[in-house]
Amino acid sequence: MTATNGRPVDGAARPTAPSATRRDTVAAVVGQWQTVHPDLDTGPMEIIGRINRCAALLQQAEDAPLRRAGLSRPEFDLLGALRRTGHELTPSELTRETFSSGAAVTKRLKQLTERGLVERRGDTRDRRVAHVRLTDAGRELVDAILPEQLAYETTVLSGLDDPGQGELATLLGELLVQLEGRLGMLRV
Amino acid sequence: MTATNGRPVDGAARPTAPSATRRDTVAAVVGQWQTVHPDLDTGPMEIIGRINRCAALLQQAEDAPLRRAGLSRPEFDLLGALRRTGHELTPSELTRETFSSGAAVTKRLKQLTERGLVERRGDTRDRRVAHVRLTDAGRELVDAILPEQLAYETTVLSGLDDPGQGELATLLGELLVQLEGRLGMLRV
DNA sequence: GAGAAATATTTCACGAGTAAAACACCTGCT
DNA sequence: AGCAGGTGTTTTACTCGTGAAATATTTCTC
Repeated sequence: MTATNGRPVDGAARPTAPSATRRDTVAAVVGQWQTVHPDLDTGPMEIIGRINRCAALLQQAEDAPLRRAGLSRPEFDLLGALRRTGHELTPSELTRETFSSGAAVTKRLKQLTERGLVERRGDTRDRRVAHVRLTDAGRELVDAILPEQLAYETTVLSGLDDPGQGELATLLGELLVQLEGRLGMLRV
Repeated sequence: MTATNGRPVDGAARPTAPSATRRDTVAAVVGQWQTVHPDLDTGPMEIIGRINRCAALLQQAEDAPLRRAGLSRPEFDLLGALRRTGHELTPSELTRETFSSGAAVTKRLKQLTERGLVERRGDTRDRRVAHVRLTDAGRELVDAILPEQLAYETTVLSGLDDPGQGELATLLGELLVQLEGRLGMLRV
């Protein structure tokens, strides 16, 4: 099973990189591990470590335009789900759509309702279920923030050239398909 | 500044992919946004969204071997920092090394000390600083877990072929260098 | 050499997420 | 009809991380 992906830490095959690419922190960490345990295949760290670190850094930076609007990223994800689907969603649909737990969705809905960004109505047939929709204010807020957010994200990513971004998106997509497909049934 | 990376959502240039690559959830989300706001450049989402989603999925799956040892990932990161540097570290060095806040490090040190995985001694010169080191038990634990962890991560990533993994690691490294360098001074 | 500023670490109060229990309601079986 | 079990949502109890204040010590400055 073990893919022996034992290539050198930095010797990339991509023809783009012309010269002196500085070392990122993950490379440094991996280097340390390799001197302590030269026998181990540290390949996975270079992907997983970097994904985690990128996620952390991006989250910190990325959320700047959101914070200005007084929203956290999970809150924005919830509003965004309502906006992009274009129709009402039940709380359980929102948990699926935003990949978070039911309890978290309940709390966020409470807050967002109090702020008048979201409304709920009960189902007429099944009185267990609720239907949540954006208020006008909520829709306007999302529509106002989204372009700012995307513009900001664009500049954050601009350190990587365009073909690089395309490749990165594609590779992450391939990985994600595998993870989403296979990960439910992995109990190693 | 805006990199017009307006390529089709899935039409990749990588010569490897032979056929029917299924759509990942992020692609679906991006598709929804594009029908609602056809004018927006959703390029950044395909990277940032995927990084976040991958990080979330990996974290969930990846930590399985750690949990068996009763460690959370942040705890393991702390122990790992001590192991890979090979010498004692002060709490502040640990905050830098593990990218977490001072308060978090203090709490984790308390727990790990109680469990006998870590020891502390005061500095002789400067009585403000503490020096933390792994106990024998701590070192043995890290050395026992790390290979399992890496093997597990290898199988988790095995859905992506070897050259793909190499490219992905390289691209993430390039992005990370940019983020780590530039992100401190971004106040947009 | 006595404050003033700086540095290392811990404590505190709080917000946010989670799993599991609780609750409310529906549905299918007999 | 009546109830066993399933489903949608909320509540509860708890953990963990955070920023800001508190504490303890050193270093600078005059």
